[in-house]
Formats: sequence, structure tokens, C-alpha cells
Amino acid sequence: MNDISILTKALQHSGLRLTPQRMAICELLAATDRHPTALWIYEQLRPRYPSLSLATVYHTLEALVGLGAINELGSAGDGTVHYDANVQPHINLACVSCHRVIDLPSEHIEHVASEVKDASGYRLFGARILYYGLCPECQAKAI
Amino acid sequence: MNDISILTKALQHSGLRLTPQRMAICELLAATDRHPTALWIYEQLRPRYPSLSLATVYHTLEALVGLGAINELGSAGDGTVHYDANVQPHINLACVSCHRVIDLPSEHIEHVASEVKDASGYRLFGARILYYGLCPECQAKAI
DNA sequence: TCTAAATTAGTAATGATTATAAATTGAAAT
DNA sequence: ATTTCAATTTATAATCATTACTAATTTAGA
Ligand SMILES: [Mn+2]
Ligand SMILES: [Mn+2]
Ligand SMILES: [Zn+2]
Ligand SMILES: [Zn+2]
Repeated sequence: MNDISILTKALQHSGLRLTPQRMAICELLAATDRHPTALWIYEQLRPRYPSLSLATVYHTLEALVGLGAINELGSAGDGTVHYDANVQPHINLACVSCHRVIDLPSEHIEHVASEVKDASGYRLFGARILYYGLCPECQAKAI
Repeated sequence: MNDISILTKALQHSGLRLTPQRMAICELLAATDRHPTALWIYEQLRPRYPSLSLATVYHTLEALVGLGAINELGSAGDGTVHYDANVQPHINLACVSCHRVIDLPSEHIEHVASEVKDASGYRLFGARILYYGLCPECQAKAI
């Protein structure tokens, strides 16, 4: 869904090695429109990389967040951190019942992003633009 | 900084009792422009309420989040959840070094909020509009 | 090939949060 | 006023996502 080279180049440019494990994590992050957790990534890759460690997944995600290559969205009602490989300004919608996170494109949020970049004085690493509630499916179930 | 009656009325209207502990937590939330954690609230109130339990603080915050009376912003680089009693649309800036969260008013984000409310199809509880990075003071220290 | 630093894997430790259960409170109903 | 009963609080234990640690492995460069 996103460009894997953004992720891999971020790692390489910062002097970090592009190991097979990191490459696989970047591939997965770039290919999915989900907003994965460390555990989900680990479980997806385990069949192909049986020796992969969950600690490696956490380390890689931490590195990518520090480089601004992915965003750390936080919990979706499930107590675990969700990540977003799409760092283009957009809105995320989290359902606190089914714990899914989806995207909602928005022109307004692009203005917000440049507003913050220009006026905050902060050195920005990432953004957490997320509304939480009940998705239409889970609303229907709840009735 | 905010209106305490919004918080207390939310509790009462939902059938929850307005106990002294809950009242004190709401007062603190409404009075501060910090974005407190459960532990900070607990430590602030302990002198006045020596018997207060940290569990009660967590329960009250959970209830207020469920009612949409406060927002759950997530971590500011410190691994603990920060809350925001100001649910009016605005931008939050978190410093991952000093773990402070400040507000940045924005007209654009108000448009985003109504956009999401009208077009998402979600029943919304709250928002997490937060940019993270290094504040000007921590940038200066880092040099 | 040799060397040293980076990385990984495996496991232990941490600590924020949640669960549990007994004690307390408080709003009715009698 | 007393009783009743559910809600709430407190204290403590349990959970579990994440981080820390260490030995083994990999890899880039000399
Ligand atoms: Mn997204
Ligand atoms: Mn705020
Ligand atoms: Zn849902
Ligand atoms: Zn700072």
C-alpha cells in the first residue's frame, strides 16, 4: 500500500543495516493497509522466518518510529500499540470494539500538518491523528 | 482551564454517583492545562485524600473516557497514558524527551472534526490529535 | 582471513494497568 | 430511624505488553 523504499532507505541512510528481518518487516508494513501491532507482524512473519524474535520486531519498529518512517498511533482499545506505515497526512479511525483502524483521507488535515510544521517550533517525528469510537458494523452488533 | 460542570454532569447524567473522589478528580482535570496521567492525579490528590486509591483514579478516568468527557491521548514517550479534559477540537504537541503535552489552537482541525463527525459513520467517543517530537527547550539541550 | 561492532534470539525483568474481593458508602424503601 | 442492597472504594494480586539483558550470530571493513 505504501512505498517500501521509503522505509528501507530511512534505515540505510541512518547507518542501520538492512538485515533480512528488517527487510521482511518493512515489506509487511508497506504492503498492508492494516495498522499493525508488533505481535501481528511477528505472527505474519513467523512461518517464513521461524527464528524471528518478537524483540527484533519491537526493535525495528522503535527504529522506524525514531526515524519518522512510520507513525505510532497507540492503542485501539486493545491495550497494544498500533503503527502506521503511511506517514502522509490523513485521518485514522479506530474502533474500540473490533480494534480495527482504517484511513479517512482529508484535505483539511494536510493544512493542519503544514500548520504544525511551520508554527510549532517542535522538531517533529510523527503524528497521531486518530478518532476512536464504534465502527458501523460494531454499532449494528451492539443493538 | 475547562468547565468542571461538563465533567460532573456527564457522570451524573449517566447514572454514576458523584462521589468526593470523583469530584476531586474532575476538579483537578478541569483546573489544569497539563495533560495528566493517572499517577500524576493520584499524587496531586493524596495530600487532601490520604485514603484515595490509584485504582479509583483509573476507574474514574475510564468512565470519563467512555462518556466522551475527556480524551485519551496515549503516551508522550513515557509509556503512560495522558488524558485531556479539553475535548474542543485542538492540536496537542507532545515532547518525547520531557514528556510534556501542550495545546496548539487551530481552525483547520475544527473542520477536520466536523468532517469526521459527518462523514465517517462512526459513533465517536473521542479524538487523539497529537504530534510528537522535541520541544524547543529539549532541542536546545540536545545540542 | 581476522576483528570488532552491530544485530539477533531467547529469556528475564519491568511496570502500567486491570482484576479481584472485602470493606465502606449512600440512596431509597420500609 | 433502620434496613437493604447495589455502587463504590480500597488494598492487593495478577496480567501482559514492552523493555532490558546477555550470549550467539552476522557482517562490514581492515
Ligand atoms: Mn493510517
Ligand atoms: Mn490538549
Ligand atoms: Zn468495529
Ligand atoms: Zn521537551
